[in-house]
Amino acid sequence: MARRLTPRGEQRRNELMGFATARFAANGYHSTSVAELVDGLGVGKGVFYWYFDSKEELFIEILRDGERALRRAQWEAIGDESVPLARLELAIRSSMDWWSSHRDLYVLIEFARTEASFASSIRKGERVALADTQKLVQEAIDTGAIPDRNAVVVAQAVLGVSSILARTQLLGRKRPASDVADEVIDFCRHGLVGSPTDGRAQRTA
Amino acid sequence: MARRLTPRGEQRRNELMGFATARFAANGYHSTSVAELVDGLGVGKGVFYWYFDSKEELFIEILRDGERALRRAQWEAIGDESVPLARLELAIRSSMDWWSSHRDLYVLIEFARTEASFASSIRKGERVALADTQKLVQEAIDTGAIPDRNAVVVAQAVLGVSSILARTQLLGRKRPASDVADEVIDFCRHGLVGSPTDGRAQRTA
DNA sequence: TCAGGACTTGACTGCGCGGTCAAGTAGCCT
DNA sequence: AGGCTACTTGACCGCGCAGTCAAGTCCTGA
Repeated sequence: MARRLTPRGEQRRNELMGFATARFAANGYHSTSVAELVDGLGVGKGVFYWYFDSKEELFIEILRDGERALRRAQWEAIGDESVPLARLELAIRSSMDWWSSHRDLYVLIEFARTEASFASSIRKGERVALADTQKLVQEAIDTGAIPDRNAVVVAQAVLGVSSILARTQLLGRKRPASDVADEVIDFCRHGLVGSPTDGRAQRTA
Repeated sequence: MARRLTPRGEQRRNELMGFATARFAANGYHSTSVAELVDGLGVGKGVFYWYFDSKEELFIEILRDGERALRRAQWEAIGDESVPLARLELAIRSSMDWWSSHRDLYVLIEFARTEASFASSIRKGERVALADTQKLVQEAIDTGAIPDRNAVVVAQAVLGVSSILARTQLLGRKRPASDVADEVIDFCRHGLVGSPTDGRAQRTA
């Protein structure tokens, strides 16, 4: 869309995105009509189409915003830590914190992955997340902190553990983010730090 | 629905379920209309509603069938293996094999998880999968094969690693199931076994 | 051969929803 | 004041789709 917005307009837009995020997460994207959104905010339908070209555009915008914010949070958390494994750990912890205060977004991303129309948006975000994680893993390999393995696969595994425990433990049972992060790190660490004598696993290119 | 079906009727039903599985996976549940399904099979719309009460019922039926089949495959794979960690490994390998020949189902389950109407069906399946995995983990803990930790969380982590590598490596890049299984097991093993025990279990081709 | 149940047809209905638009109103700069 | 632009309204349109149904046809067992 890209319209020139006054501060008031900006505020309306945010209001729409916030409300839509909550409704989409609670009710589902398809089951939440544009009419429901504008009614919920007590405005006319035209307001919606003033700020967004379509329901789809709004959703993509929500995703982009969320992914950007999470990534920023992670980089801020890592800060000036220099020990590779500690960097990875900080990234995991900050993601978990972030998800715990943005539960709706988690639900939306899971949904978006299953919908062809949002696939490209999601893939981009996932590529970024994977590249970031992979970089942290590679640093750890380079400094000898963990044995040499396929960094991409290991990075995906770490993301997988984070992701499922975020879903089940953090969102499902409502356990504290720090506890869940502990468990993710515990599982990943013993997975990452092999014993010194046993570096030779059957590698697959 | 539960109608008395002749062998021919049974066959039609399966035809519908098979075609629908493919279309739903390729095109999405919402974007695939009942009309598209019956047209694709060259039959009238009434046929569909003779065998299923609704599109939703059909989908749930597909899910149930798939989950049952996967579970059966796992138990058959485990067979009479008695070493706990080897049992877990066999379960992982058989899942990966199964997913590689039922890619459509994977996509459908991921979708179903995001849709409120299918949540209960999915939760049930997930509870079963978790309970099965948890049991295998607990056996390994009891025999001292791996250190004592929260079996539920560890089981979820294992499922998470399997799940994400199935998605990215098996379905995404189209790598062989056995290679991906190797990587899942490699990551999980070093996560599970804290010490350099090198009692690697036999591979089953 | 015929009854009756299993299966099939496809036009039709009803409706929910995404998106449009002509006609406003509010706020701000000159 | 007056004019320009940002914003708002809500009735309306048209489409696509899940689901119905009255009227068939096919098959099987007695």
